[in-house]
Formats: sequence, structure tokens, C-alpha cells
Amino acid sequence: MARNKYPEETINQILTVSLHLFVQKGYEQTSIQDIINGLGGLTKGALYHHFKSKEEIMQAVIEHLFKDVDEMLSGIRDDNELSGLEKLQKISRVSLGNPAQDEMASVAPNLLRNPKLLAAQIEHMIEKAVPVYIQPIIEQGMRDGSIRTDYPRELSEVLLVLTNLWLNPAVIQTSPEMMLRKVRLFDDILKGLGLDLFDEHMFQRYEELFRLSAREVNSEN
Amino acid sequence: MARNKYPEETINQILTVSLHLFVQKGYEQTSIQDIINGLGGLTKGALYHHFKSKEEIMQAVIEHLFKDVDEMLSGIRDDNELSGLEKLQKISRVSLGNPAQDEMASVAPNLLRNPKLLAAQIEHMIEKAVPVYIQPIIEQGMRDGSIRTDYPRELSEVLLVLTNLWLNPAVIQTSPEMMLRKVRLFDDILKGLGLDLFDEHMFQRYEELFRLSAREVNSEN
DNA sequence: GAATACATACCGACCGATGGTATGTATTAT
DNA sequence: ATAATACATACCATCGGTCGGTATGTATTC
Repeated sequence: MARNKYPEETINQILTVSLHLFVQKGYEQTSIQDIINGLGGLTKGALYHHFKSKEEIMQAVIEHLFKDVDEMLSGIRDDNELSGLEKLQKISRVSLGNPAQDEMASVAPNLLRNPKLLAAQIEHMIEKAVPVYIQPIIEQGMRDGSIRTDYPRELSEVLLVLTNLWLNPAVIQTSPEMMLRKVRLFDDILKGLGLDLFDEHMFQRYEELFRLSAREVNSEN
Repeated sequence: MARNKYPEETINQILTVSLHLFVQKGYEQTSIQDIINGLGGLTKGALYHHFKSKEEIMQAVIEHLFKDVDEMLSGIRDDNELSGLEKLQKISRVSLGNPAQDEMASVAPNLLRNPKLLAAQIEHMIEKAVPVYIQPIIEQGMRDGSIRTDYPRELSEVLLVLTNLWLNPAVIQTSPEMMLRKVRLFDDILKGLGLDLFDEHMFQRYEELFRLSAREVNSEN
């Protein structure tokens, strides 16, 4: 293949193809040859010129995968108009608001069959999302009086563990009915901690989703 | 190598060696040759006579790994002397009671570096521990009046997700100090749900653990 | 209680595919 | 012109797995 004047394009293509394969077939089940085959003429030498190992490709893919959510979180964190609580509300509205459209979930239907990706998500959550975004927001909430807790760090972790793992259908497959029940219990838990993240509007979305799916099941007869 | 009159011994040896390697180096990083090398003269042919793939060895190892905890859980579940709540209390006493001695945690210090094992644990939790043990116990508690909830299934999942993932130092590495704070927040969450799982005695253990570690840090000067 | 028939435990050479490397060549930047 | 870069090609050790074969066990028959 002819040499590309703009090697970034090549790199991006490698990452795009790899992302698709890693997410579809799983990291371990994707061979370097699979990636090369999806690259339209590019060869192994080219790939190993840009990345020094399969693992490094994975790392780059992960980074790219979390870039969007990181930008969303930092945008909300740095919004000067909102209280701590309002920021948390906004985050849960965005990340739980469109249950079907979550990029990660939509492409990786079952993270348990993709353990490497699952571990990467947990690691990102603990090493980055909690200390860099959620915990600072909660601490702001403690200062501005919108959130009251003795455990900012620990509460951040609980919030993310529950939303990103327990409420994540890519980790625990969940029917719309059960998802509605889960969200209600989640709301109970948060209310018990003095946190009020959800408005009626959000429940209505899940209820609608539930009613839609129920109708589908009925119409299958 | 001479033929073994009791082939179960051979199988058990394969499983023992594999468990050690999988847990120490990780599943993907353990080669069949590694296992064979640890087997004292047994060869590849023998190994593949007893197991048809590396994956099947992993499955057998996992099963063996969860046998103990399963027996503990079913024993408590079938205890006719206890209320539902008392059973939950007993379970958390046993599984959170000796933080350092948890078999799984002690052998696999970092599950994020062993994603396959992590996924297996989550799967076991959702597919078995919740529906077979915890949920029935909670439903008993609803009948005998010791537990009040509208979400037996969902509450079971939350309990296990928080204890087995969030409170699991093999998943999220945690200092004794932070572990104490986590357990306190966990207790707050449960109390908010009307669940009272912990007695003072348990907190004292974690506090003691904390004080011990603090002294260690001081004596390092 | 031999002889026979079959099942099981194990051996070790071999296979294609895998992730990775070494080296060569053409193109671009300086 | 020359150095750096983008890519190709040939090659490597190791990987998980297969297969034909042997030795040793057990059950059945005579």
C-alpha cells in the first residue's frame, strides 16, 4: 500500500477497525491478522510501526472510548452555574437518560464476554471518573450546601459502581420491567442518603420503555 | 509417567496447579506448557485426555473455587432456626468478617489484572448467588416480617454488587482507613433501606485493623 | 484361570495460527 | 543529499490443540 502522507489517518483507521473488532468479538478473540484484514491492504509491518503491541492498541482504543464521557464529565464539573447536586443530577440524566443509546453499551452487548473491556471500565471508573470528576463535584456540593455526606470519596464510588455496573445492561442483562424496578430502588437508596437525583421525568422514560416492550411482547402472538 | 490407578488424583493435580497459575499470573498469561511444567512429568497428551481445552480447565477451576462459598450460603439459607434478616446478618459477618482471609481475595490480589476471573465472579454472583441464595433469604424475611422491601431481587443484587465488588479489595484496592469508612457508608445505606446488618462488633474489627495499620506506618520511621 | 475384548491413562510428534521482530524499500521532510 | 518516516516482506518462537500410538487396567468368555 502506498505510503500515507498523513499517518494519523492510518493510525485512526487502525483504531477504528480495532475498536469494532474488540467490541464485537472481544479482545482475546481478535487476532492481529483480523485487524490487518479489516485494513484494506495495510500490512503487519505498518501496524507494528505505529503500535508496539496488541496491548498498546487496546490501550489506545480504551482511551479513545472514554474520551467522550470524560469530556462530558469535565464539562459539567466546570460549569459555574450549577450547584454540586445539580451537577450530579445532570450527569445521571445524561448517562442514564438514554438507556439504549449509551455508546459503550450499544456496541459491547455483553461485557462479561469481554472481560478485558469490563476491567478497563472499572479501572477508568476508580482511577479517573471518581477522583477527577465525581468526588470534586460532591465536595463542591458539600461546600455549597446542596449535598450532605461524611463520605465524599466513598459515596462517589458507590454512585459509579451502581450506575456503571449494577444498572449497566451490558454487565447485567435486564428486562425493561426490571430496569424500572432497579431505578426505583436506586432512587430509594439515594433518598435514604439524602440525595435526590431523579425527577419524575426520568421515571416516565423508563416506564414508557417498559410499556413499549410489553406491547411488543403482546403483539408477538 | 506411569499410569495412575486413581485418575481423579491426576485431575485434581491439574486443577490445583492450574488454579495457582491462573490466579497468580492470570488466565491469558498462563500457557498450557506452564501447567504441564508444574505437573512433574505429565505430558500434554495426558492433560488433553482429561480436559478438552484450556477453557474447560478454567471452568473446572472456577467451579472448584466457588464450591466453598456456595456450601456456606446454602447452609445458612437452609437453617430453620434463623429469620431472613438473621441469615443476611450471618452471611455478612462471615464474608466481611475476616477481611484478610477471604480465599479468593488472598490468592488473586488484583482482579483487574485477571479480568477473566473477575467476570467469572460477577457471573456467579448474578446467575447463582442472587437467585439461589440471597433472594430466597430476602423473600423469607419478607414473609417472617424481619425484612421490609418492595424489591427482593433488585435488593439482592445491590447487596452483592456492593460487597463483592465495591467492598472487595481485590477489585478496588483500599487502605484499612478507607475500608472502615466504606463499611460505615455501607451501613448507612442499608439502614436507609431499613436493613440492619452490622453490629458494633464488626465495626470494632475494622477499627482495630485500621489502628494496627496506622501503628505500622508510624513504626516505619 | 487363561485367553480375549475393550476401555482408559498417557505419550510425544506434529499442526496451523498467533503475537512479535528484523530487515529492506520507497516516499517524504529538511 | 540525507535523514527520518511509512510501509512491505520474510521470518521466528510459542501458542492451543490434534492425532496415532502404547501401555495398563477391567470385564467377559471359555
